[in-house]
Parts: sequence; structure tokens; C-alpha cells
Amino acid sequence: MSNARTVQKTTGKEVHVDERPISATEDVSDNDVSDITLRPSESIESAFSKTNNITRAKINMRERRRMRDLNVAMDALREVIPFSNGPTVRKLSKISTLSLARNYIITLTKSVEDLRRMFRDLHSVAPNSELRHYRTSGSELERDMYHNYCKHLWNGIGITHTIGPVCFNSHFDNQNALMREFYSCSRRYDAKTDMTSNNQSTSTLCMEHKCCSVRNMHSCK
DNA sequence: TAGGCCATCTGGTCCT
DNA sequence: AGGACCAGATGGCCTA
Repeated sequence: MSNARTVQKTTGKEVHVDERPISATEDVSDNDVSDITLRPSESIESAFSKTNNITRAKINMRERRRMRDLNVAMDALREVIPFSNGPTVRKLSKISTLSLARNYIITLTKSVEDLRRMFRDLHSVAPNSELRHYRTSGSELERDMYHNYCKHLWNGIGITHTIGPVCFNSHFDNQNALMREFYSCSRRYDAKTDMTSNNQSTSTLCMEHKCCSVRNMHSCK
């Protein structure tokens, strides 16, 4: 607190303000207040005041450290919010960060629900479901309807250009519950539609191994 | 220049 | 008693 200054606030109360702003990486320790020392010649009142100043300085230091940690956590939260980073993007305010994070969680939750619904429809619940009929033995129009339905499902979870594990890896953490569910549900799934193209060309997608893409099926281990 | 945003100080409360 | 947490007050900086 060597560079502390005394200022007069509108309340008339004198307080000490540290002119040096604390940086995000600066480590604050109680040693920063150690330069307030007591001399033998000082009066009791002066000593008491100095002790209070030391206590107050320590409390202020802790508060600054607490707020710094809070800001670090806020920055970490900003980093995982899509489209909130970059040189051309203005830094989100705290309230905006919290609001967007909430919306993002809601969106992800909805995506998980959509995924569950998708796999329930396509694989697990009804082996003789209407959808399977459309996929395997329906008319051309029915297969188109099936393909469009699949597209709708995939687009609903944010996948528009590619399909398969590679794309999933780019959208979701490979370790999270969504991926585990995805891979466990799709272990024996052979999709006969290539959603990367507009001409509805067919190909086989193996989702059991996490290495292959639609166009590179033969490289699958 | 007004308003938004932020850092800091401060006193109070709760917890260990 | 000391630390963590919180909310109010205050002043500085930036932008429209």
C-alpha cells in the first residue's frame, strides 16, 4: 500500500484507495500491507489507527483477490460461449455473459432432447417402425421423405455440412454424455443416406468406429 | 454529455 | 477471530 492515497468522498469520510489497479495475473498477498509498520514513538491512538488500517488493507486485498478470481471465472465462461471471442468481437459484459450462457445451456439441453428423440425414432423403440420401412423398402417418394426427415433431425442439432463422428466431434465434447449416448445408440447403425450432398446420393456410414467419414468408408479400421 | 460498465472500497452478515 | 460473501456507494473509462 505504499502508493495508497487519501481521498475525500462525498460522505466526508476519508478512505485509502490503492491507485495501482490489480491485473488479472497479479498475485496478491498479505505482504502487500506489510509496509505499514509501528514505531515505538507513536501514540496509542496512532497505533490503533494503524492496526485498523492494516486490517482494512488486508480485507481490501482479499476482496480484490476474490473479485479477480470471479473475473477469471467469467473469462473462462466467455471462452465457451460460441461466437463470443475473436479480434472483431467486443468483449461480453458480465450480464451478457451470464444471459448468453443460460441461453446456450438451454439450447444444448434441447439438442440432447432432440438427439434422444432421433435415436428413439430411428433405432431402438420400434424395429418395425414406419420410419424403417421408409428407409429400407419404401417407395422413392417415401425414401425422400425419410431422408428429409433425417436432414431435419441433423440440422436440428446444428449439423448442416457434414455428417458423422468428425462433425460430431467438432460440435460436442467427445467425452460428454451426449457422445457416449450417441455412440452407444449408433453402434450398429448403417445409414444409407449421404446428407453432405444435395443429390441424395447414397453411401454407407459406419459409426461404430470413430475414424471414418462418409466419403472415406474404406479407411475404417 | 449521459449512460453503461467496471474496479474498488466499505460495512454487514454468515461460517468455520 | 478471521475469512468468505454480499450489496451499496463511488469514481473512472468508454461509447453513442
